[in-house]
Amino acid sequence: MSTDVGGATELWLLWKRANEVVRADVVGDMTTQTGLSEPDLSVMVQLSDAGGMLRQSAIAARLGWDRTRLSHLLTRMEARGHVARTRVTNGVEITLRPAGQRVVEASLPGLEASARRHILDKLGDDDAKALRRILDRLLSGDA
Amino acid sequence: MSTDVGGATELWLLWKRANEVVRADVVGDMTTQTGLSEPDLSVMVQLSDAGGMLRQSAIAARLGWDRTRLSHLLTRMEARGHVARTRVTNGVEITLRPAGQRVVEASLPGLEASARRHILDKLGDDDAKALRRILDRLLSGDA
DNA sequence: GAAGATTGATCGATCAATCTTT
DNA sequence: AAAGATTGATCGATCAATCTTC
Repeated sequence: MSTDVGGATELWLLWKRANEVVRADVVGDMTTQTGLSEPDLSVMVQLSDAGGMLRQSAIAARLGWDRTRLSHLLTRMEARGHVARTRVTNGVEITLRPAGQRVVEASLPGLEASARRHILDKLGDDDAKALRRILDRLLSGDA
Repeated sequence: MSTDVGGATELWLLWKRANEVVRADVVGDMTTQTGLSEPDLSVMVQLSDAGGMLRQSAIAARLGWDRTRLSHLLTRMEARGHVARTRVTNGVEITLRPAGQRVVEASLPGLEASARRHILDKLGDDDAKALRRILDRLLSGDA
């Protein structure tokens, strides 16, 4: 009755597990340090990276999210005073407000440290390089 | 004003993105093929693997989940007729019911194929081996 | 009282339907 | 009509508090 789990399935389970653990570690650090949720920070990093302003559709594209999820999230972020919405031709423009800018700048060093500790520090230089290569390969849409 | 994202942060963003994409691909296949949610299948795979019966605490431990999440999920799975709860000494025993057994057996080949397609097939043999090694390393709790 | 499990409340994500602007 | 965005409903996850059994 025992199910013989195949090689690809086993890799999938391992992948999923590693992800949950790493994510829980990093996100745990982040929320205790900044009180910021992970999706909030994802959006604000994109905004900050782009100079503080992006089309909503551009954010969705960069993060690979669907419109609905982003719209709901932005509603909450707007309520927190971190971003502002402005109707423009062909869409909506999202700007990072001062409070948002402050909070993202305060968060980035901690995020860097956390990512280093929970990912980079566990790997040697070779594996770190290999991991980047592998992740890139998994992301290239050739399958 | 543009934020210079450090190396570890960049790796974290890449990791997160790759995960979302791979997960969406595999889970997408799975739900269209079987109508089963991913957490449901996770639990049932563990049960099936263990011969059809496990302590609730053992499932939580194997999956690295907290008790609350598992309890709520089992309530839903029980309602679907896939598992049964039995009070025993020192806890609760979960059994895979015939309907659950059927559905998990029907799902596994598709899961194997999907995991192969979305992960293994995108990597060469070397990278596949490296990925297993890296994931194992990230999971060993030495940090 | 400590470990295992449940409950209820709240928050976030997903799905289907709708609205708006070009 | 098509693309961008919003809304409301439902489902799953998380948090704090509680209950049960040893």
